[in-house]
Amino acid sequence: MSDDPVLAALLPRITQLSAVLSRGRVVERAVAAAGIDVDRPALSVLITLQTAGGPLRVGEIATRMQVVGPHVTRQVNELERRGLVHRVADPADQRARLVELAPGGADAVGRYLREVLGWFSGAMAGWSEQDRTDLARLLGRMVDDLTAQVDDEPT
Amino acid sequence: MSDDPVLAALLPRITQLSAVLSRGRVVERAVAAAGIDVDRPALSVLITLQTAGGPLRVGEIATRMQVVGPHVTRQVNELERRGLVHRVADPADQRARLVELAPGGADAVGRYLREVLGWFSGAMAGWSEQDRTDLARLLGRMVDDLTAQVDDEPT
DNA sequence: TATTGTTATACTCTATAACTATA
DNA sequence: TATAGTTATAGAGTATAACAATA
Repeated sequence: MSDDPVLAALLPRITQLSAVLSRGRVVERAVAAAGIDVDRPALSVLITLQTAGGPLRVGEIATRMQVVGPHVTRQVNELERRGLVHRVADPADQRARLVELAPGGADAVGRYLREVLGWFSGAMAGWSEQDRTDLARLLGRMVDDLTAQVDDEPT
Repeated sequence: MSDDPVLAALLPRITQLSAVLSRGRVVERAVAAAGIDVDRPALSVLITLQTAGGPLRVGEIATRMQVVGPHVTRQVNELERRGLVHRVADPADQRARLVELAPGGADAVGRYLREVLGWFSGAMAGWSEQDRTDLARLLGRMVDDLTAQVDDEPT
């Protein structure tokens, strides 16, 4: 078991990252500023659909969000009620249904993402392009490595 | 509003980081492997005390954890019931009470931290010391900048 | 009158279990 | 019989409000 002090210093930083984003209500502020009226998990569904660039099945949304199916169903119910997404039949499988962004949903997600990006831009205004690139690369690699380790573990 | 694509790529990585640690039950596994029987927020209290290196007041624990007082009270109640911490009078202020790690609590936290560190070491075994150092530096700086921005915002 | 902490309650997010419909 | 999705329920984690004791 290696006792790398650099790694030991990394762990509390990860904890702090989650804590400060939660405490700062970053998502909630951006949602309000964008004039949207959905909660965080519903927003996650919208972002997942927007990132995918097209309709997704419920199960696929759950996988990408790393949550379970029933959770997605509830969010989609709420989003559909608000007219931000709609469900359409999957021509390939009658059991499945595709969830699709409605125009209002696509607009909302766009406004939200611009808000959040603006907030981060403000906080990291003093960063060089090199440092930003390095952080994106290293953080991305760490997430990939952690994901691989999780997927390797027995349930 | 800058539209830095590097920054735009960073955001989903942060989301994924939280998601994979949650989905992988990293904390829960380490707790089990260390033979501890406390939940995550209680563990946070223990880690906070261990990091501080000495007794802390309830309010100070809440500040460091970035949560609210009553939440800490509940965790401390549970930890005290299990004999992992104890409360002592604060000689400087009769309103306050100091929370102190009991020997069993200190042992438990040590075992837990070794488990988590081992897990991360395994996932990041292929990393050079340079990359680890760079990530720790850049992530730490980002967290500090985000924290400063949150603290600057009006409630 | 302000501050420290506690008790009681409520809310948010996500999981598990049981069920229906189609493959 | 396996899979996609839904409904209903339960649990973990944290917040807000009201209060007590001391400064």
